[in-house]
Amino acid sequence: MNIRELARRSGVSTATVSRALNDRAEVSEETRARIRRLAVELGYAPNEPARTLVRRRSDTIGLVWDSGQEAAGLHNPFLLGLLSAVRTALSEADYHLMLLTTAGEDEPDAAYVQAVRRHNLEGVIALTTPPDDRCLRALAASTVPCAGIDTAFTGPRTVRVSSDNAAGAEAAVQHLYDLGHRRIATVTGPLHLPPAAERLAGYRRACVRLGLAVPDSYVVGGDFFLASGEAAGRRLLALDEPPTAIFAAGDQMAIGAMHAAADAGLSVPRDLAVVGFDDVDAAGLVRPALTTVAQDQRALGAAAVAALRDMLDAGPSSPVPAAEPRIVPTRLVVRGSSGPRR
Amino acid sequence: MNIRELARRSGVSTATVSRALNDRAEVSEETRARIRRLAVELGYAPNEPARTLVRRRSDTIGLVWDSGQEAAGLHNPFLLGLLSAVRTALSEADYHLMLLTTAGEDEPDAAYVQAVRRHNLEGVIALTTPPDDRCLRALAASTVPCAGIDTAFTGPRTVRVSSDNAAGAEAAVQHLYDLGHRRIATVTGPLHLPPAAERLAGYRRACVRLGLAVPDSYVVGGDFFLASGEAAGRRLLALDEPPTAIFAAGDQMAIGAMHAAADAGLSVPRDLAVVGFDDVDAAGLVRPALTTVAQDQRALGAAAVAALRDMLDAGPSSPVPAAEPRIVPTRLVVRGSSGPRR
DNA sequence: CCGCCATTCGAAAACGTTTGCGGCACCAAC
DNA sequence: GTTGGTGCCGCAAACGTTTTCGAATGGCGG
Repeated sequence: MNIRELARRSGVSTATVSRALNDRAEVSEETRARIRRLAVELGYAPNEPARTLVRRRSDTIGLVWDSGQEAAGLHNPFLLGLLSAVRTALSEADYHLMLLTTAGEDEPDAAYVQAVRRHNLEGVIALTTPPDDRCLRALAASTVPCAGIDTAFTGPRTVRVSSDNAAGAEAAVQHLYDLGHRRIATVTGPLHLPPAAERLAGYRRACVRLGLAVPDSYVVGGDFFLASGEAAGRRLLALDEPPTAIFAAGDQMAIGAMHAAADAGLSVPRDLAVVGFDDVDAAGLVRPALTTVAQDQRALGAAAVAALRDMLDAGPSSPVPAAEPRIVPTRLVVRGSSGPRR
Repeated sequence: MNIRELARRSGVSTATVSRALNDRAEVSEETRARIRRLAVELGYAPNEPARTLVRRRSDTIGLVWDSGQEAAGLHNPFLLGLLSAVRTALSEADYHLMLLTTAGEDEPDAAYVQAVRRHNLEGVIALTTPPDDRCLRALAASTVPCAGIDTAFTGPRTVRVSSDNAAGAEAAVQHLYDLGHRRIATVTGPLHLPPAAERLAGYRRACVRLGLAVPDSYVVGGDFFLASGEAAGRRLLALDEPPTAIFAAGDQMAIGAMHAAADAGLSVPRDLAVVGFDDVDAAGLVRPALTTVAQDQRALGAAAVAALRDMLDAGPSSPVPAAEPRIVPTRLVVRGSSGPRR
């Protein structure tokens, strides 16, 4: 059942059918209705490849995410949330979605941009990908419109979408301050990753604003994983003047810190308050449940799609909207792991 | 840069270029090499829509998963693992991947099958989708080749891929038995979902084989979420003859049961052993870490892709391979939550 | 009746590939 | 010298759409 067949059965030309189905003006209301009716009756589905070929646009955007990172179990639950946020936002905007992959090591740098050209993709959304992905760098450097969530690359037509990591961290510290804590330490992520650096910056800003002292020993580095949080917790609790509260830049590290406290015979939140970042599944499952800074995945996805559409609407000669990233606010989720200072 | 341009520059016809790039035989090795070289030099990327149009095949398969379920936070981390397993397996087989979505409520039943026809998709892989999805039922009922992981629908060209839930449950019970436990209870998932039913069946089978009594009170229903596991744990521990071990059909429920034990002043695993199912992230984060039955996501993804390829290779007149599902084995991950009976 | 505009439609040319068919050159066998 | 075969290649027709251009029709004022 193609458009020719449908045209024959409707007693009109293919041109008219095309116009009728695409809501072009030059068709009488009556024939349009007749064609429409017949189309659903016969189960006609337009051939997208053919449309793409002649229109030179596919209404399709590509999706990239890092598989290495997820194999390491890093941002897992977070990624999935983003993914479906992007998916729904995109389908609401009537875009199709294609997954992009790099086969392996020996992939040429141009793999992604080739894929984009092959499929006539109009843009790409990248999710939490590492800064050292060569293929992705090449993509960003090209003229393909890109929106990256939690990524660290720039290019002529690239816009970065990110949670307000600094503000989130600041809110976490403020929360602890409000509970009476004055000795607040932090566990950071790998500082070459923008989110980790920004969260640390937010922590510092809050401390300055609140007039809290931040000895060097109160800032200990981690890698976002459980073990590093546990080690950091041990280090902090062994200090001469141990903190009464810990802000960890990731939930897994926060949970690690809670383990360290338990091992030291301390009770959370009575003896030590802990706040995390991300609000992964596990945050609600551990005991006490983890107070954490939640990222708004839906908003992140929507923002990425909006950014992409802006670039597409602006046309290929757009005046480099890249510059400033789009920031979406976070939300502090208060649970059991943070309590008043004792 | 299209094939015509490339042909002009190579001094041959488009036909020859096409044959050279597609490794057809009727081209001399010398011209093939020349064309190949020029192609990468000029960055030629074949236009897939055009290829699809003329070849009537897209080398693309569709991917469906349930967004409602994931909004409820059910199988989150599990889903993502499956997703990337499928992604890599598919890209290794040189297939492209397209995400399918249903816009909303008022979607016609035929939404998915229409999408498949529109894009010339060759098959669909469905991930952990609920049995009551009308669009998906319609898809399965059609002649589109489908492979479903943890799904519950059948059709003329549909094959189901699933973990060996029964064997996994059996192994969990066996493990507890080996530790000396004789009073082993279970918390089930919603029994209308095949995985939940199969895990219960495995539990029962193991108990029969091992000669363990299973009073009705030892089988309590849950919904895969934390709270239901906690409630079930409370119920079980309040029995006259409480179990010394609990097998929960899902990790979140298992963690809930651990909470119930803690509330009752019992220590895990000293006073109560707990085993879960799925091996979600949180399983490794809680304390004590949860012993659980891990599903092999990579194998599940590979099996789904293999099933799909078998159907595709068999051609449209294939003799209904549907019948028996493909089963992939599980793996018992022993952690801290299970210990010898005391 | 003529001219003119609006409305509605059809013919046909694209879009970038693949592929069946045939052509040409060359060689071997008869 | 004809025939047959083989290796390499080009011509041109598809594939299913969209869209430009123009044509037909009808209404309406002059």
